Amino acid sequence: MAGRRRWSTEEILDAAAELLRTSDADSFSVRKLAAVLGTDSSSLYRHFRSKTELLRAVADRILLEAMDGYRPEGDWKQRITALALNLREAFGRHPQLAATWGRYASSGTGSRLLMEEVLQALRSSGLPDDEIPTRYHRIAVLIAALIASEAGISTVTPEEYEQGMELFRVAVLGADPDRFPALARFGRDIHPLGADRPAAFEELLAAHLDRIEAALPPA
Amino acid sequence: MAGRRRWSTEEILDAAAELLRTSDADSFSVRKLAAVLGTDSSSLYRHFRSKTELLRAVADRILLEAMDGYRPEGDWKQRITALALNLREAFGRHPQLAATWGRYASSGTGSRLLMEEVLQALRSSGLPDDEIPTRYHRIAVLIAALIASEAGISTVTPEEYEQGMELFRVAVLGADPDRFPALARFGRDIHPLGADRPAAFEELLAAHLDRIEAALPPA
DNA sequence: ACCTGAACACCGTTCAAGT
DNA sequence: ACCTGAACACCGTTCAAGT
Repeated sequence: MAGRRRWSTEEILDAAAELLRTSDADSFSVRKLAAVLGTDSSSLYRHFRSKTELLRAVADRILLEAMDGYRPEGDWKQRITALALNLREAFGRHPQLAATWGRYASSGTGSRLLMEEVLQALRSSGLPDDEIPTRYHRIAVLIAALIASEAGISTVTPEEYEQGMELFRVAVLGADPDRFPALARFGRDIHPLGADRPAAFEELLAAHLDRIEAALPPA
Repeated sequence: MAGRRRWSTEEILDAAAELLRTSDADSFSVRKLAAVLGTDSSSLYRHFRSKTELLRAVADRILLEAMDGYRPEGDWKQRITALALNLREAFGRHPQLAATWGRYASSGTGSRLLMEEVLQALRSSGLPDDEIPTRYHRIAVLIAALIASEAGISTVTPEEYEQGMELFRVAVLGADPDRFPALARFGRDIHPLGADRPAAFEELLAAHLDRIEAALPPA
């Protein structure tokens, strides 16, 4: 990678995406990116005003990547679910970008493609036009929140995760049965927040879409 | 605050909670906390193995604070909703801790109280015992994801937020109507992810709880 | 026994000086 | 016109040396 002198904005974004994919936890930095490119971090500031702007640009690219493998199939619920799973997978490979996506309103072509597909799916559902913007927003909030939350968990180091699990076990199993009767009864079977995420994602989304469907006006 | 020589773990947690409340964005640091206490950052490492452990302990305290103002009232859905809104408010005052809460399985008394109340509410709903752990988990994932996501947005600086809004506007209004017909049709009425959050939170939660209720076995 | 200071290995960002 | 190097103002964490 090193040895060249000049890098285009596109090449920088490529390298950043690659570094974000391979670097674990929160270890991505402007300086490391510059090192990979064989240049000084200060030269990247000609292409981006800040690290945030750089991350936002890479997040757009991930969105595009997620949309790339998408072909509309099935009914509106299946289409939205497929989109959501594509996003989950793409941001699963770039956990640090999921937070960026959720934090900053996205833009760019990937974002447009995504919005278009979800809106078309909703339109084909039979939902009245005036309800579409709000329904769209709620679906977007749900998906972004779940993806960002899952990605956040995946940036926890194994040691920290195990430490947290141990604390959870103590909290649940060590609870006084007189003060916490329900916890004593059910605690053993409860997953901590970080566990069972894929199933929770699919169920929460499916439940929400089913509920929209149930409230549709008769065809 | 300064001038004293020795600080108990509890006093450190108090000061940390206060600093997290007043410091904006991601500006909390171990060094700043030490400065507030008039001591050196290294001395805090006798009380906590890492910054993460410190944040986790403060998050537990926030949970306790949220549970403090809670009195069970109404049916099971109202009780869970009241708990969720309490949490949302408490972490709204400490946005940086919402991420910690969502990332690490929580423990401590606050966490136990919260779990107990949600479990009791679910039990009183008429849900079969063997479904309670999974229902509990999905509700917890949903609430934690929404709160962390909302808190993440609130750590964006006003300039960055405005920048993001502008990009969103361009993405939506500048879309080619031939390639993005649905976007051209509905874009004007769509809120960006960061907007309309309180309503989205309440609706998504209410929708999920309604759906659990609809699937309850007949009384 | 406890705390302090200094140090290590990092950050994001700016800007004068070089080519 | 573009890049580099050095600098600024920070980080989390460790550990020998002090009291």
